[in-house]
Amino acid sequence: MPAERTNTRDIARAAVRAELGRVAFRLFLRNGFENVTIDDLAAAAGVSRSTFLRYFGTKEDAVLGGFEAKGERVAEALRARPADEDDWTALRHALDLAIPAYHEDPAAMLSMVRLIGSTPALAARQLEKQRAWRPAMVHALAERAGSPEHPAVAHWVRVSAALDCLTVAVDHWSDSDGRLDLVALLDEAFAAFPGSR
Amino acid sequence: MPAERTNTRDIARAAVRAELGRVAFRLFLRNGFENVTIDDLAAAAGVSRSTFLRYFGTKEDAVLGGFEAKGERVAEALRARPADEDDWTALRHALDLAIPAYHEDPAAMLSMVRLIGSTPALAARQLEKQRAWRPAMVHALAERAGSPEHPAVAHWVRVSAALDCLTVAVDHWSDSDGRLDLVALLDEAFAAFPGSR
DNA sequence: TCGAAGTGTGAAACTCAGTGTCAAGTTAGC
DNA sequence: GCTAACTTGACACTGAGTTTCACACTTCGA
Repeated sequence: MPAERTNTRDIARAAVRAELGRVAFRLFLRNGFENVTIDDLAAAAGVSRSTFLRYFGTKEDAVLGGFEAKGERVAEALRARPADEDDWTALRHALDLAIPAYHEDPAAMLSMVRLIGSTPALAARQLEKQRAWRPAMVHALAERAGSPEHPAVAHWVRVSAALDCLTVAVDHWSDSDGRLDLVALLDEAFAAFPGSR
Repeated sequence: MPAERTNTRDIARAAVRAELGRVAFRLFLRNGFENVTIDDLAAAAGVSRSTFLRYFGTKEDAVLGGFEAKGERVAEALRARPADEDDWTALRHALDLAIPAYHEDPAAMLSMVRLIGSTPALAARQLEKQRAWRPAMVHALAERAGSPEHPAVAHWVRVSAALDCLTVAVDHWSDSDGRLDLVALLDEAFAAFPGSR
């Protein structure tokens, strides 16, 4: 069983995947997600339809490529928080992981958030992927509470609400054309609960 | 321009729609959502594929038929709450509207929740529909706050979190095979925030 | 009573996403 | 160099959803 070491092939695959993603994103921005077929994407990238679908199982994934991966990293950050910190504070800090991407290339992220927001299929798929973060995050909270096997209703609610805060903050950031400060928006979102006022 | 009065025709349409929905639901339960084609549904209901698709734009809608309608009623309930009540309490009471359906026919609702939960396409579509409740609910909160035009981040967060509470409560109710009390679960969910402990 | 307009249904053709299979070609490792 | 593993492209296929057209049937005014 060959271990999961990163060899030349994997690097090439990742590079191709990234390039296909870029080509697709450009095309989607220009013509709109639903007006671009997989054949168009393949042609624009110079590969066959088969190959394109091998890199991205669906059209949506060409945009939402690495989105699910971030979930595991957020859960990890959650586990790394001090054990005596309350859930809400821990969640707020764990979500700092999501911020840098928006600071590195705000223009690109704005385009992406707008594209996703204006395309029902993309919005639904992104939501689904973000919800897939939850089990690992809930498990992290349950571990902190000392009962990793049976997470409570409260853990699910807090994790879900924290992810909503991120979504709402990003949406408002996008509505402000990136002018508002994303960290401030996220803090404002987290402060919207009864005990936080 | 004929007003939107409910005439004989509309009643007949609604009855056919309900019957088609019942047939589809039975078939989905028996064979699994993705193993049933629209042709199967049409054949089982004794209509053509065209007709079936005219009643339900998509296969998912045959299950999630009246789901979006409830959103407007929840928003209405929200507007009807006393003006001096805090958002969180108002939301909790507005969501009481969602409960009776589960009490009236628990077995059917259990089947439905399980079917949706175990079918990614259905889960995604339901989530999308529930999210469509939000604008009206947020607007209701903004009205209460005296600024109906510019809802705040806090309003979006509270509405989203409240809907998460409902979802989490229903999911746990389903996991308990309907043995746990849904109202108690919903209260527990709403109590999961910092200030509520 | 006739006919015109509106409405519900079915048939068929079409586009496109996604799956599966197979026969090349290419690369890595020995 | 040779072989085994992997990558690619071509092709056929299923099924969702859209559109168009023709054929009923009902309604309503002349």
